Amino acid sequence: MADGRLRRIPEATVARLPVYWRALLELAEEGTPTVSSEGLAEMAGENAAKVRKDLSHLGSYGTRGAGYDVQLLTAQIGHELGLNEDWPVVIVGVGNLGRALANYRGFSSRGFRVATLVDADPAKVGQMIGGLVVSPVDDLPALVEREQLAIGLIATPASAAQGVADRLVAAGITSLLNFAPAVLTTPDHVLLRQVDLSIELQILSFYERHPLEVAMRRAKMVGDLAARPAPSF
Amino acid sequence: MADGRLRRIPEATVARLPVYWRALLELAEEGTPTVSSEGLAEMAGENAAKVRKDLSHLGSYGTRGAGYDVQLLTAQIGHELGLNEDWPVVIVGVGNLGRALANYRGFSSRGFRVATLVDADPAKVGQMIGGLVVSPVDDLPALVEREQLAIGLIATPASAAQGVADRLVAAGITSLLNFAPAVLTTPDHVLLRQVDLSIELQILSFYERHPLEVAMRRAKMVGDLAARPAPSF
DNA sequence: ATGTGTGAATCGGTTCACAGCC
DNA sequence: GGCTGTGAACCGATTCACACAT
Repeated sequence: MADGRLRRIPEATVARLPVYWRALLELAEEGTPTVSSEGLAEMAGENAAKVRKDLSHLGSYGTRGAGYDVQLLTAQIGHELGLNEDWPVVIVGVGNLGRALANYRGFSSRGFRVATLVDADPAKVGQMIGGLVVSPVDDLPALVEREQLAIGLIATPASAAQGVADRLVAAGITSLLNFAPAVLTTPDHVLLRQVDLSIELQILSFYERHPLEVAMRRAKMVGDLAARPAPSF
Repeated sequence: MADGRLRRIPEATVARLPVYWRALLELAEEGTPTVSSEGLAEMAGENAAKVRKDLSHLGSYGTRGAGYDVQLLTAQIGHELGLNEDWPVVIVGVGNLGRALANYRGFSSRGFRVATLVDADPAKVGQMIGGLVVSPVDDLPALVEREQLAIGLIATPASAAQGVADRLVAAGITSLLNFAPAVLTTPDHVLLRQVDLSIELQILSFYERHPLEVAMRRAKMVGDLAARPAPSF
């Protein structure tokens, strides 16, 4: 990138950085000092050209002939992703999914920390879940302020999701991860991502009904990764 | 599409069909007989041109000057997605997340049905969760055969995920939805999708650290949808 | 000799703009 | 007049292929 300090990292690259970072962490743990784009590609389920292009967007952290320094690259990616910082998150909705998220060890693993639980149902307010007391929705502005919350997870029924999003945004939240099966609208400065279980399943059932397309979709990827021997058949 | 019966529906389109379908269902319930690409776009959070292009891949189901017949289009999309059929799924791993998935009402809402729960932990085998008994992993081949399972959800720890995927594939499963934070490898005929919570959060924290990019990413979308009045500020 | 970094070619997907049908 | 269906233009992302640094 010739190091022209005005980085614009493509969205597709951003979405893969966490995968590289996880692979690098694994390499660091086993003490591997350097890794090639080829090696990293295999661990990340991508191809080497893509890995090199992706990493080049961060700067020039590789060494020609030798590969990438694992420690250095881990630190750089972690820095870009903000993984050194502490990210307190709020979960709204403590039904099945909200409770599972609240108890999920795994984002606590890097920087993310469930700081607050909120629910609209008065019967749930005051309950203790995963070591936290459930607060009423009206407390959101105060909680966002006090806990310095920037990220909100919406785990309510679909019908409540837009209202909750509005209140989160009004309270000052700037990143939302919505698990409710509903299309949400937010102001431009708010980043909104969807995780929709039943959409994922519907995509799978589409391809179950169109099996030829699965083969063709994946055929182009031949050689991407040293195709592990397929188990049995 | 001139109806040249060799449809190749773009992947991006497939991923949006469930959103259109949900919107159409809503319209059908309130008795709206037809909808324009503009109207559907607003409900789906897309723009009208994209909706028209997407729908054109299915065939010519609109009427120029009038829009799309809600009933007809719902049926067509539902048909493509296989939503009339019954899709029994198996969930492997009944930890926090697996249990939440097992109890999730919402994919039961259309065609999908949790038919089987499996876990490697002998202490969990035999437990009753959401009306189902947890089976041992070794029973997978028999269960897949008996229940005619095609879709598997992996909700195990990362370390177990590849092994579980291998056993599911060996048992005959052809679609996998992996919730474990691990890169999996499967044979070409198997469709694999990832849902990775901590990657989603890391993407959010990246953009929290690069707020200018959020604004720019969304600026281009101005006019996409009749920007609902932003709540307060 | 090895493996990065990057222009150039390519591809898939989105947007534009309008011809054609109701 | 209104709205779909679609070629053409455009754009972002992926892949190719190789010059260049170690």
